[in-house]
Amino acid sequence: MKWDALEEEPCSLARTVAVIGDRWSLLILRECFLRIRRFDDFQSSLGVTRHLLADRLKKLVRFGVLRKIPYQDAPKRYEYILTQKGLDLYPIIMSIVHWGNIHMVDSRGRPLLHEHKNCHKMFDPVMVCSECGEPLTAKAVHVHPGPGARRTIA
Amino acid sequence: MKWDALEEEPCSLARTVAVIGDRWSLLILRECFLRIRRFDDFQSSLGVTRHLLADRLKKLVRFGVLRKIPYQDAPKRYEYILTQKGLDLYPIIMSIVHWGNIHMVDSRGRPLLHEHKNCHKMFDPVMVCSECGEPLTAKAVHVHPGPGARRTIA
DNA sequence: ATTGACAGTTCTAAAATAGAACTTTAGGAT
DNA sequence: ATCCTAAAGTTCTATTTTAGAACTGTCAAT
Repeated sequence: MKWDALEEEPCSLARTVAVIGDRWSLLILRECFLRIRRFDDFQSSLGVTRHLLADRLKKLVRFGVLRKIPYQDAPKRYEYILTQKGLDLYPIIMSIVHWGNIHMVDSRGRPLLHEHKNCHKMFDPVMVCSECGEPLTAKAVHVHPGPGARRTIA
Repeated sequence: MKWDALEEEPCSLARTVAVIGDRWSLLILRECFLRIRRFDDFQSSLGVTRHLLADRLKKLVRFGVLRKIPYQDAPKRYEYILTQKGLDLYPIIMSIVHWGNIHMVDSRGRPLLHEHKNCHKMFDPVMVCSECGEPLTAKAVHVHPGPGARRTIA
């Protein structure tokens, strides 16, 4: 299966994976949320090759996750900032970070702590149901075909 | 940078990406949450090559996300089921699905709908602060170095 | 004895990635 | 005028990963 085929699948996970489902895209997005915006800053903080960085930035712009904004005129230079579509990736990034915090830390503990500006406390992200507000678990969810489901073959 | 190097980074996102940060691992996990458990079922529902499927399943077992459970004796056969560590990936999977539902659906709408068994309603996942319960946004979060932070070079 | 299911393994060709060097545009120092 | 530096890429070759198909081994059923 080729990468482009993923975008066409009748599956919201597959289509999202087509956008962010590779290692460098996710690491680039991490940097974006940490306020990194410029090519060389991405390159030096990530250690990604310039070739791949250029490729992934182009792809993220194409998908509308990042936007190029000029920050100087001569020579013309741009920085990459998150669009609203990109900002909406925050729950994905945070849930990835949280899983790593729980399951992948070494003896020294968490690399980063997160403070919520609303309540001024260090927090963890919790995923809840939009309707009843209870925390979600896989076992408490039942899946139904939606309007965009693939029609059954037989 | 090599894949193994990711696991050593002082970053919970990078370490998680070392486990699930590739296209097939994420798609395999989707199937796991949809109750797929056996090699040939993964293979036919995903269209992944058998080679890569075997490789990824091995890796997910090695990281403790899946476990092989015998389901028949002659010949010895196993199925792959999510461990607690694997079940804890649910918020990641759901937030990926949700982003796709919002930003990647075509005119036909969502491929799947999710019903919460607690409240019997179709829901969306919402990420909230563990301390105050308010929905989280990137702009409302401030990051601090934690105990496992990389010491500054200079 | 032959066929089929299941769970892989092996093989070659094609694609993606790593790593380093090179290019372009322009400002400032000598 | 010439050289040096900065930023943002682009180009090149070698290595690694992936795709796609065929093959292997174990056992049950016919």
